[in-house]
Amino acid sequence: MDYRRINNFVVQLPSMKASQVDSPTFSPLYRQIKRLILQALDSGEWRPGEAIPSETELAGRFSVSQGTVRKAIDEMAAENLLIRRQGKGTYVASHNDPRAFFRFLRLVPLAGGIEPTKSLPLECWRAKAGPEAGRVLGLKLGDPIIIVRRLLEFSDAPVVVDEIYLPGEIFAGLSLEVLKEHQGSVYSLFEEKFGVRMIRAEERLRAVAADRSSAELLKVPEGSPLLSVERTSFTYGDRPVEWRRGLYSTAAHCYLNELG
Amino acid sequence: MDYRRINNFVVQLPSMKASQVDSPTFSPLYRQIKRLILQALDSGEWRPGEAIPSETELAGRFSVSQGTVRKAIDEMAAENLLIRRQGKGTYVASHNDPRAFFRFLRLVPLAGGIEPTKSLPLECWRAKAGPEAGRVLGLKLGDPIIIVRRLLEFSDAPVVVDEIYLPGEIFAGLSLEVLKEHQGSVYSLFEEKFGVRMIRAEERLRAVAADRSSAELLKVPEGSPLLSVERTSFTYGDRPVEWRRGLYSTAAHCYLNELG
DNA sequence: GAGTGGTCTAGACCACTGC
DNA sequence: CAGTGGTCTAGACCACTCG
Repeated sequence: MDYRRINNFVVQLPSMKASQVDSPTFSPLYRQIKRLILQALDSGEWRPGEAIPSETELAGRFSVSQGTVRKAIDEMAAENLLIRRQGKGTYVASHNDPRAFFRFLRLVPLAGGIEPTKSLPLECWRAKAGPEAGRVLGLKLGDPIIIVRRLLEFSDAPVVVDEIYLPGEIFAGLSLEVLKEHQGSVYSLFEEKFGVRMIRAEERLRAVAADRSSAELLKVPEGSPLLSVERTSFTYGDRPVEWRRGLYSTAAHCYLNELG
Repeated sequence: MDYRRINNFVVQLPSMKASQVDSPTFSPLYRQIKRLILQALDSGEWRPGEAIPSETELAGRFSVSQGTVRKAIDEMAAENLLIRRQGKGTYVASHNDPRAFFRFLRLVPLAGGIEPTKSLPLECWRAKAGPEAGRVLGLKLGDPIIIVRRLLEFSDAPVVVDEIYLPGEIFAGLSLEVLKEHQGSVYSLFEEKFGVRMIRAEERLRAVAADRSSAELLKVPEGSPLLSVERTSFTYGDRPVEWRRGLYSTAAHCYLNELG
C-alpha cells in the first residue's frame, strides 16, 4: 500500500493528491485514526473504565498497520484520555481511577503528607443562564442552568467553598440528594450518572478578600486573603460543560503547580 | 543484532541477562539513549540554540537504529528540552526563543490581549544561606547566596514584585548592572552568561495580605490581597538552582493554568 | 539535489497478564 | 498457553529547507 493511497483512504477524498500539506484538511494517517477513536469515545462506543479493542484489532478495522494505531493511541495516552496496561489492554480513562483525582485538585497541605478529603454539598438549585454563564458554557440567555454550592474539608477542617455552574439540559436529574449519596469525586458522578467526561480544564487564579458568607464557612476573618480559582472544564471536542468558582483558604494549604 | 545484545550494549553490563525488568537498573534502549543525550546536554556538548547531530548520525554514534534515537528525541521534545524543525534539524531549547517566555510566566491580563512586559531590577546583594534557602537550593548553612529584588510591569503598571535567591557559587559575577544591561528574560541571561538552563519549576501559590513595602511598589493599599507565588527551578538532573518568591497584584491580571 | 525530520509498513522478539 | 502492549529494527517514501 503506497503513501498516496493511505492518505486518501481515511480522509475519503479519492481525488486528493499526495502533496496537500498546504491544504488545511491534511493530517497524517495516525491523526486521522486518532480522530476516529476520539469520535468513538465521544459517541460512547466504549465507556470509561472499559477496554478498547486491541491495537491489532483496530489496525484491521481501519486498514492500517499496527504501528500507526499505536502512534494514535500513544498521543491519546499522553493526553490522559486512554490508559495502557501492558499485557492487559488499553482502557478508557475514568475519574473513578484514584490517580485521576489530584489531576484536577492541586491543593496540598503546606506541611507535607496526604490528608483525607471530604466533599460536603450544601445547596443545589435551578436558575437561568445570565450573560456570563452563557458565554462560558456556550448557552443562550435564559437557558436552564444548575448551581451547586459545596464545602471541601481536609482533615475535617474547611478549606474550599465553591459554586459549580452546569448546563441544566445535560445534568437534568441532578439534586442535593444525588450529590450526597455519591461516593467519590464530582467528576466521577458526572461520568457515571450523566455520561459526561471532563478531560481538560482552564483555571484562572486571583487573590481576593473573603466575603462574609465565605469567611464564616471557612472559619477565617472577613476580609482575609483567599485564593479565587475559576475553572472552565471541557469534555471531548473542547465543548465546555462546567464552570466553577472556588475560594481556597491558603492558611495551611497551597496550590501546587508544575511548570514543564 | 538481537535484543539481548542491544540491552547489554549501552548499559555496559555484559553479564546482564535479558529478563531483568525487575532490576532497578533496567530501562529500554531508547531511554538509555535519552540519558546519554541528556548527559551531553548537561555537559554543554551542544549549547542552547544550537543544532544537535542528525538522527542518523546519533544512531551511528550509539550503534542503534534511527528509530530508537527518534523515540529518545521524541520524549525530550515533549519535555521541551529539544525542538525539532522539519527539514533543518533538532535544536537545543533556549530561553531566547520567545515561545519559551510564557511557559514560566503564567500571568495574563483579565481583559484579553497581550501586553508589553518590562523587568526592572531594583537591588542585588550577597548573603549567606539560612536553613530555608539551604534546604531548597541544596546548600550548606552559610554558603554564599545572591538575592535579587525586581519589579515587573505590564503596560507600564507595576504588577509583580519578587525576590530571587541564587547559589552564589554558580552566579558569582551577577550584579545589578549585569541585570539592567541584559535584554530578554532573566532565564536567558542565566543561560547565556552563566551556562545554567532552567528546564522545569514547581510553584506554590497562596493568597496573602500586602505588606507595607510591597504595597507601595505595587501601588495597592497595604493589607490588600496579593497572590504569593513561590517557585523552585531546576536544571538538568533535577538540580535546584533558583528559588524565588513573587507577589502578584491580581486586580487586572490573573494566573492562568491549564489542567490536562 | 542533498540532507533533515516525518510518516508508514512489516516483522521479530520481549514482558506482562490471566486462563 | 494465548493475547496484549512494549521495544527494536530495516527500509521505503514524503515534506521541508537550503544552497
